[in-house]
Amino acid sequence: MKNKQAQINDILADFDKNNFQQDLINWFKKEQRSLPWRDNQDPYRVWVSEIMLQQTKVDTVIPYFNRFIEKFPTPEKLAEADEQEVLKAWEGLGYYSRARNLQNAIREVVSDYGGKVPEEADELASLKGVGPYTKGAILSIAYDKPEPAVDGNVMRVLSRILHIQDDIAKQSTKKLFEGIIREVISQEDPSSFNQGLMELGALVCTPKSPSCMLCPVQEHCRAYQEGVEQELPVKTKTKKQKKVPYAALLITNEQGEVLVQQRPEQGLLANLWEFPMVPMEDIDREHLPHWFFGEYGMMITPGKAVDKIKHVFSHLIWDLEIIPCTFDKGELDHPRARFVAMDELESYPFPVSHQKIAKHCK
DNA sequence: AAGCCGGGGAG
DNA sequence: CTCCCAGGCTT
Repeated sequence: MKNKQAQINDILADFDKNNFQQDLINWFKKEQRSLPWRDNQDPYRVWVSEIMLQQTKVDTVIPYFNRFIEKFPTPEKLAEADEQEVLKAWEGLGYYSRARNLQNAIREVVSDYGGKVPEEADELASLKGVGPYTKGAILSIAYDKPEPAVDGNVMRVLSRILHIQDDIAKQSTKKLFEGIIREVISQEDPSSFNQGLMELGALVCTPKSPSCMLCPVQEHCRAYQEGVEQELPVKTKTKKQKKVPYAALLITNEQGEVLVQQRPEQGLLANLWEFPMVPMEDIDREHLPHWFFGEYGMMITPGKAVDKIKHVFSHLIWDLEIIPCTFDKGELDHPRARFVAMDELESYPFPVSHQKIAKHCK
């Protein structure tokens, strides 16, 4: 192809933009779900919802959103909270860097913008965790600005309506869709337009078997007219995860407290808590006590495994063997580990995998 | 461009 | 099982 704008012009040459906008917006205003973050246009609430909704289903987000807003009703309240408190509110939702970045960004809003979420695209984009999608979502939904908010739904819906066969896994394709949205977005109601595309993707133009008979923009859809809606969007495969074996240790002392530790500040499940994990890919089973003494300064005797847990992440798989251990002697010497009473465990943020392990404590 | 970063539900 | 979900950051 020549250049991007030429491609966009070509795609939109025979597209009935005005009627498409009207059909989409009318449908959205009539059929949209009642969701807590749609109560008003408070940019803080819109922001929190958009972060939570990243790679996460609406039904999963609803209870988290309500609890989060109740606990941190304003930017100021979130800014002054402990990070552990925020992670606890995020516990089980996944992608925990979202929570840390959100608080980081909100603190910047409070200190540098007087607590008011910026309306300027560049200022918004400079905030931690606010990428092209979230920026556009906040600008259009909270501030009624005609900015593209291109997510997976929008790419699926538009690839079908406009019969676009570019690979949506490529970021150049996302740019293409942003360019298209800039051309076709409603200037009068960009909020309903953007949300309408996403709502359509969630309720009608679904990945597997779209409900084309119920679609409000069926007459605008090139893929439907050609009967190829199931073939779109085009997306390259993702490779499968690597398995990593661990022994998760349940170590209790004489007071009945259990040993837990805070994970590193960066990387997987950053700053969440866990039971000590021994990488069994590197450590021979009989050397486990020796390895543990070197790391923690304590002598332990591993018992028999009481359970196995397989936990799947997006890029790897943990094979966890749950092993209760007796604490023989020595003194705990580890910067991020401590003994905690059983009834205090619940105040620490744990990933779901270790919440399952914790059930074996009793 | 590719890898890292969670967890859940649909089919 | 596979896919994917209102993505962003890092390398």
